[in-house]
Amino acid sequence: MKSMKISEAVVRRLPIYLRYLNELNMMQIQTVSSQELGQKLNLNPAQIRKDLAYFGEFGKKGIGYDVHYLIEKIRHILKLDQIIHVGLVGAGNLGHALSNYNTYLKDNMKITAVFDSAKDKIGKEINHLKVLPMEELPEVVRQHGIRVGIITVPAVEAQIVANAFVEAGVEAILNFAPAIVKVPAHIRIHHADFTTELHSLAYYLEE
Amino acid sequence: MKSMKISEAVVRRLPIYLRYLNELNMMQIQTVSSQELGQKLNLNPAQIRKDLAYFGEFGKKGIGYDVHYLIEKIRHILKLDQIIHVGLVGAGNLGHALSNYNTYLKDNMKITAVFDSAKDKIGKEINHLKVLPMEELPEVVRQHGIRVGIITVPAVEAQIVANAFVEAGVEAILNFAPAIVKVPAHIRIHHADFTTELHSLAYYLEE
DNA sequence: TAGATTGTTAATCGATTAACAATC
DNA sequence: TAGATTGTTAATCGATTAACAATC
Repeated sequence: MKSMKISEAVVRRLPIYLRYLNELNMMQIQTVSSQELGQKLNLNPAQIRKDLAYFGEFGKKGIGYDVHYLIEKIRHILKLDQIIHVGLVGAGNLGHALSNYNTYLKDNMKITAVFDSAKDKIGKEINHLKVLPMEELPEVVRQHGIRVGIITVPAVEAQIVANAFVEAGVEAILNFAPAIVKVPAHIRIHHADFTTELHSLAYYLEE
Repeated sequence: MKSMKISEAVVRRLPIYLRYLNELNMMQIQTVSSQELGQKLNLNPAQIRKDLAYFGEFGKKGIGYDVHYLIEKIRHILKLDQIIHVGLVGAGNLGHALSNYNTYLKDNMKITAVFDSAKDKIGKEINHLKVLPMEELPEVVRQHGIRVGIITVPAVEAQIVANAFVEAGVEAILNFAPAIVKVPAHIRIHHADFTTELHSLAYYLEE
């Protein structure tokens, strides 16, 4: 089962498993079945078992999954058994909001630097992080070992910021701007766009 | 082709088409082919044609799609040919950030009311909207005809807020809290979770 | 042992892409 | 007419779910 390529759908579910397993762990619960997981997460238990089985045999037949062990395994799969440093460009409200999530991100990922190009933003403090000018991005990315970039600038500036991230050497980008951004094939980019999300929701409203 | 049930994947792409078509419209461009759309949006042209064909014959063979006409059609499909009123609970940084998106949402959707349960938030102004106490939610939802609810509260409070939205009669919910929220089957809920998004991105980093 | 639950194969379901006749 | 591009069918690809032997 090793060394198959894993579908994006599977990868998207792993963090959801991880989050709930962490909750179970905090509630001192030691074992969980795919049945219970499925119930809580609105997923098919067979799907959960299959997702996990891509990466190894993590469960015990007749018993279920050891919560702590599974957390370790998923963290490893997601490369979250190390601290991943994240840089963010755009010190507006959204950037401010996201930098607050460091607590949720726990010890797995960390927003380490915030940048902006606007004079009036530079130097201000956001969540204990001084807002840095864009000029310092390449240097800071290298120094801090930043591997992921977050874009929270207006749509028109998104491509420019993405280019800067790519040149500075980040490996993945999360773009919140409502715009399609192009990056070289070796860079992973995900779009988290509030406006398209909301617009697609409207489709499901009653006449 | 009418009255098939349309897949979620298709519905998620429609707002992306719409956004780019609006850009073309602003650039005074009258006609566009599935080829060009695909190039700009990183999608297969056949897929775009098929997506649109679910809803009607919007193009002209040999010519392409009339930008303005297609905008009208997609807006109608997404029920965005009317103003959809949106309520938001959680006047923190994220709530504040999202309420700023009213300009991006254009004349299609509008965040009409912001609520919070914290005494120190209530009464403050966010983007010309006075933050209202949760107690007023049912009444305001009815008065303003709010049909969509946005949740930007901490994870532990998300379910409570969702319940309040459902009881007040909203038809769809967009949840930003990092938690699975349960709603009755007739309510549409989408999860826009920054933390799982970022965690799944980590999977694609190099060793 | 009996009951529970995994890992995995097979069956189903769904979504994407290719190909091309129709036609502007 | 020649070239371009749609709408749609068929082919491919991929993801989900059901079922069950293996086994704790």
